[in-house]
Amino acid sequence: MIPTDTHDTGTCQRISELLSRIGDKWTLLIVRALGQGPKRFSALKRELGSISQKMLTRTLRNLERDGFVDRKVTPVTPPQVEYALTPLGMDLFRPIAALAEWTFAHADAIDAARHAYDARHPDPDHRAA
Amino acid sequence: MIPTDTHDTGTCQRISELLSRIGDKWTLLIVRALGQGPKRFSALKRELGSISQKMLTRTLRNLERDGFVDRKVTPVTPPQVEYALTPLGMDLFRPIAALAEWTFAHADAIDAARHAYDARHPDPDHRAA
DNA sequence: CCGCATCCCGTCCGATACTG
DNA sequence: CAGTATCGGACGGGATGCGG
Repeated sequence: MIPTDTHDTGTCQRISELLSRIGDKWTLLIVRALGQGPKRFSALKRELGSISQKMLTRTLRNLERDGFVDRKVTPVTPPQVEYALTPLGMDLFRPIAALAEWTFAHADAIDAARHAYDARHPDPDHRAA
Repeated sequence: MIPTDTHDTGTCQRISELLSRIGDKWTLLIVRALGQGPKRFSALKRELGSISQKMLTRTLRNLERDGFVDRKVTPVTPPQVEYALTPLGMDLFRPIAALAEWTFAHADAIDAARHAYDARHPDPDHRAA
């Protein structure tokens, strides 16, 4: 039994909200990149490769709003903007790292479960051709 | 600095995938409910209150496919289906609980950051009227 | 260099209605 | 009781073009 009794429904939804935020397509990659040290906008974009400016800007804004990332604008020409993790942002990624290690450790168990399930359910429709 | 060097980009995306899955609207609530012991479909629906049958079914299916939940059908009339966490499912929610506690501990820091940000950015448009 | 605005598509999710 | 089918709105996210 999991000791869930310390977490009520409201707390649970709050966690879910956070998970949704950091579980999106780009957040983890961006934070990982910033974990190596402060980076400029273009450097991030280059490092992530396939991300669009729109999503990079939006994700950074969300991270900034939540207090995980700090945005420093140097008003020169051309403009120069540097992003860095805040202490809170670094702290967040301790439990995230734990989850990451769990995922890494159990990735093949999950894969196996999926394959077994798919084999048990020969339904060709809702699993892409 | 976060020790991210043990996690390459591929691993990072994998984690992101898992986070997206469990960070959806209902998964955590359902797992928390099942953490108290096996439950039947209707019992879950009653407990969660506002969830639709569609989402409950879909979420349970996903959890089952990933090997986190076991589905036991008792072919009587009326039909009877019971859901329970698998050992893998219970194990997963150790790191999740750690993250939950972090969230609980820092919830007001995040709120404060958001309010500060919103105050700094008096943009009435993209934040609901 | 950095970021915003627009268009557009796919997916998520809720509401409703129907079946074994 | 447990589940499926269908419709429709909301949102995420990519492509492109414009402006400090």
